[in-house]
Amino acid sequence: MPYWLMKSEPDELSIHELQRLGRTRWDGVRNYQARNFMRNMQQGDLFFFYHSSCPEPGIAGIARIDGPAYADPTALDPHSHYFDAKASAEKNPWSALDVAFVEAFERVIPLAELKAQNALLELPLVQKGSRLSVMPVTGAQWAAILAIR
DNA sequence: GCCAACGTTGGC
DNA sequence: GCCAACGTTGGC
Repeated sequence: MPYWLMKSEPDELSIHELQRLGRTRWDGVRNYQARNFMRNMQQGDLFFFYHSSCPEPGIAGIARIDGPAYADPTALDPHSHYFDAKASAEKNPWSALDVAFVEAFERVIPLAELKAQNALLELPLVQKGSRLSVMPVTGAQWAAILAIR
C-alpha cells in the first residue's frame, strides 16, 4: 500500500477541521503532476496531512484515501475559487477524491525538523524550490516521520 | 510583505 | 519549439 503526503492551507482545511468532519472532499488541485498522483491513489491509502502557508508549516496528522479520484466539481463552479473556465462537464481535466480522518498529531512536526532528517532528503517536500502539493512517500520515509512525531 | 522558484501561457 | 512574461506557491 503506497503512502502519500498532501498539503492543505489550514485556513481552507486543517487536520482538526477534518477530524470534526470525519470525511470530506479533497479538491482544488490544479497541477498535473499532483493530479496524476491523486489518480493513482487507492481506497485505504494513508497520507500525511501537511499544513502549508501558515504560521506553523509542518505535518499535522494522518488521513486516509476514501475512494477513487473523480472529476473535480469545483472546476465547473463559477463561484468557486478553483473555477477553471477551460473545464467542462465533458472535458474536466481536474480530479478530486474523498478523504477520511485518521489521526491528529499531538504537535505539528515543523518543516525545519523534516528538513534536518537525512532519511527525508529525497522527499520533494524538503527539496529546494519544490512546490508539489501531492507526493508519494516511501515506506522508509513514512517510518522516519512517524519516529519523530 | 518579500522574493525565489516554479508552471503556464502565448507570441514568434 | 523557444523563451519571455506572467501568475502562483509557500517559506520566511
